[in-house]
Amino acid sequence: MVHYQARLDTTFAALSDVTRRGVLEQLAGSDASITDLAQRFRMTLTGMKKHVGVLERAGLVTTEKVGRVRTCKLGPRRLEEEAAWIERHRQLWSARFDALDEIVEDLKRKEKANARSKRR
Amino acid sequence: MVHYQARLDTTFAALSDVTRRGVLEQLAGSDASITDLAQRFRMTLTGMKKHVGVLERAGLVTTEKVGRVRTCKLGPRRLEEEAAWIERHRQLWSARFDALDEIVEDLKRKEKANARSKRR
DNA sequence: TTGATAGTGAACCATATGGTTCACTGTAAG
DNA sequence: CTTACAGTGAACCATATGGTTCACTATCAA
Repeated sequence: MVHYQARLDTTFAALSDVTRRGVLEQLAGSDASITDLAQRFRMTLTGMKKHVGVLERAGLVTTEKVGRVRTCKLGPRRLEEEAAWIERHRQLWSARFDALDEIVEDLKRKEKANARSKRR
Repeated sequence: MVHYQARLDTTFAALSDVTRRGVLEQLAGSDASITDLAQRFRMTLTGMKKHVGVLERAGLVTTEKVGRVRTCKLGPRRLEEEAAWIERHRQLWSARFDALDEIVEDLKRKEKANARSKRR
């Protein structure tokens, strides 16, 4: 997928704001209008609309306007790729440091052997 | 922890750039100097230094300068909080839609019952 | 019809981001 | 000593971000 990296860019960026993470948590509880969200996070309608736009572009939220109110709900993307990326990083991180540990252990063993041979 | 949200902010922001994710992957393979990284990602030393700075401030990378070369390696933070946040969101997402499914199922059942009673 | 309500879009503002160039320092090596 | 190399910091640039106000449209309700 060519868009994989771009998608990670926009989703991680969407998650990098405390208000937007809050909106996601709120929507996990129940759907909400722009007005609801704006009140809960103490900002103007316009400001909240922008945040919702960011979340929507990232696929994390979908909205539908009926009458004058636009209802926001959790979107189709479930942060699968993001979770996978992070998990993979954690694996590599562990592997890297396990390898380092082994080297250290190895060095210790050799040191001991060296000390023994010198004592002889 | 007061800094929890701020930390999530800066780490997700650090992850929202394809170059920085690339640097993390590279460092998972082996340590590297600024020059190494700058070459691999085709940008100036100054540019790469900035990226490394962002990763360092997020705790994802540590660096040490010996002689003229600054060596970068994976840092102490293992994206634990980020992984946890994402996992929790995925849980809530599922719960939310399982609940919706139940409602839909419930509606279907009632509809059938209604149809049966009307037929009588 | 009139008024309040919900959202929208443009314009604006301050600050941050991702990148560069240029001038500089410190270190290594001939 | 001289030159080359690795990094650093300041200044600059274009664009993005997070927020606002203001003017406007569309809808609901009395």
